Amino acid sequence: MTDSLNLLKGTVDVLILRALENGPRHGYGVAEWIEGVTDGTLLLEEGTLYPALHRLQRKRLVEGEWGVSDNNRRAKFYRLTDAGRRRLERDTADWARYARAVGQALGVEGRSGTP
Amino acid sequence: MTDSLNLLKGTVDVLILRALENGPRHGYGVAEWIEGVTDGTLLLEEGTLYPALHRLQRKRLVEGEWGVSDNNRRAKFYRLTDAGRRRLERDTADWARYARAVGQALGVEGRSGTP
DNA sequence: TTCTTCCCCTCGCATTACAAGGGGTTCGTC
DNA sequence: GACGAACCCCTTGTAATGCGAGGGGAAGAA
Repeated sequence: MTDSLNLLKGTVDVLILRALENGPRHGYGVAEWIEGVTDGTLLLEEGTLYPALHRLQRKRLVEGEWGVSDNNRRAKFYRLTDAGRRRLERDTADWARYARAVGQALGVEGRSGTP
Repeated sequence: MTDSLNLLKGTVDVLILRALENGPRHGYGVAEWIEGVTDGTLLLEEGTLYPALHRLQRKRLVEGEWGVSDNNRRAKFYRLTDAGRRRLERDTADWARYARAVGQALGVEGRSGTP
């Protein structure tokens, strides 16, 4: 109702792929990684996380496998597929382009282009 | 089906508000402005544009009024309300925060923070 | 035992971008 | 005058998607 900016739309998938770039993680771990690397700015709710993981799996961008976490708990570990890695690369580039454009429009830029 | 990154999610409203910051524009003009300022990177489809304009109006962030365009055509001009201006400011700040966070996560950054 | 933390999941709601389709008008050109 | 391109407005339906709310279970500490 207070409706705040609903960013995070459409970016969840790339973020997850990126979380898995340097090796497998379980879902909970993916959320932790994202929260950590963004200094707590980006929080992934579980109702967002798991469905996202499942759809990435359905698209063959990640593969899941049951295992045991560091805390000795049953956990499902996801790893990037080759297609997932390619997708990550592409989507990252797209994001950069997009963010630059929005930054230009809003007048909040972080360097780029010719001086 | 080929599904490419579908950014432009949730950012449409801020972009429109921003387009109106320096004076009223009609819908078509808003789309042109956005396309122009982003060098054609961001395209606003009409099926996105008009509904967005209407919902901003419903939220009292913009006000619409019929007039005549530079090309001597009937056009509806939108202007920012006070609430709209405040919202633009807030959402712009939110975007900056969010974009920085995503940039950090994806490893594509455009400067910020302490060196 | 109880509590906290970790870890997984699903359902339903609201929102949203967009394609597709429909109009009408002005102006330049043939 | 006819024709087409550019300008300008709109709505409907569809497919996603984020998220709140709810449910479960197991490990380890207190």
